[in-house]
Amino acid sequence: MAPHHDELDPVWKALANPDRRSILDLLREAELRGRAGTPTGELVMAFPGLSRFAVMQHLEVLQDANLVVARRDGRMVLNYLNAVPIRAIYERWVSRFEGQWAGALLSLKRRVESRVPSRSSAAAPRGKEHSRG
Amino acid sequence: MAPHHDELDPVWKALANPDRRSILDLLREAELRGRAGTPTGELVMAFPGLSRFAVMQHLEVLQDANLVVARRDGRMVLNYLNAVPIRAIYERWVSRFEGQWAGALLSLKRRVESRVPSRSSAAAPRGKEHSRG
DNA sequence: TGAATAGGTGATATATTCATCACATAACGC
DNA sequence: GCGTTATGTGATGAATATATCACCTATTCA
Repeated sequence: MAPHHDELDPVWKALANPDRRSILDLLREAELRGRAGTPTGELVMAFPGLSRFAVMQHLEVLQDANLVVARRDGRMVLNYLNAVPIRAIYERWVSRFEGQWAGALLSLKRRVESRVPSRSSAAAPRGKEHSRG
Repeated sequence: MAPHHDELDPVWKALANPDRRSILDLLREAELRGRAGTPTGELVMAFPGLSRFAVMQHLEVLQDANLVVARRDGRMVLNYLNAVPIRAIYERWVSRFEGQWAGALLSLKRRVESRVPSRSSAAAPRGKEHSRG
């Protein structure tokens, strides 16, 4: 069994957090506006619910995954988006599932008549409740 | 700040683990071979390093993210891949970064002359020695 | 009914993630 | 140099993720 490309694992881990994805969104939008680099402090202010340290910790995770590159400019640090790992995730993994996107689910739904309720899936279990007492 | 589509958050979380991605790969490959459903026990045997419970727990996470749908067939459970959430991730998030894929990094590298070393940056930027073993 | 097989669950231990405060370092302006 | 501003780091704690064992439930078949 081929072990996975875990060089991409830090990227997946980095993207698993919504705040980190928001940071990437902010950097992307900043670049669209011509602002090539976003100061760390500005990113911190964009997250009033997070401490400065928390934002910087998220930035560190993003840097380790090579999704963000930082460059010092005077007394501030400018953060740049690097979309290359995102492309890598798409090309090496996501795109492989494109073949399944089409009508796979449709026929799937037909086959799946009796779903197996998972432990915490809130998917409205059928009346067959068995409560442990 | 608009909260992110956190309906996709369980999907990101589910994909953050390499074993879970491997499970999806197995299901995808099984479907390519015409085996539409893969029994849970077969998935368990595909991971000799993991206990049965661990694999089932991973399956549960995948089901909660709607990446896997299970259907009971006699005394075994067949697991089906559902690629729709993967498509959603691509369309709602990944594809937005396609504009940055082109030559953005090239010009970025030119600007980034003095990188700010991150706390644990293991990315070995250039020939610089990296002592961390 | 009872044995064998496939799957599910409760309690629980450890590792990692995510957050905080207090303090340290670097650059700018006086 | 000194104070202000912008950023970096060590120690630390709570929440979550990941893994295990022991035991329970459900289906098939003798």
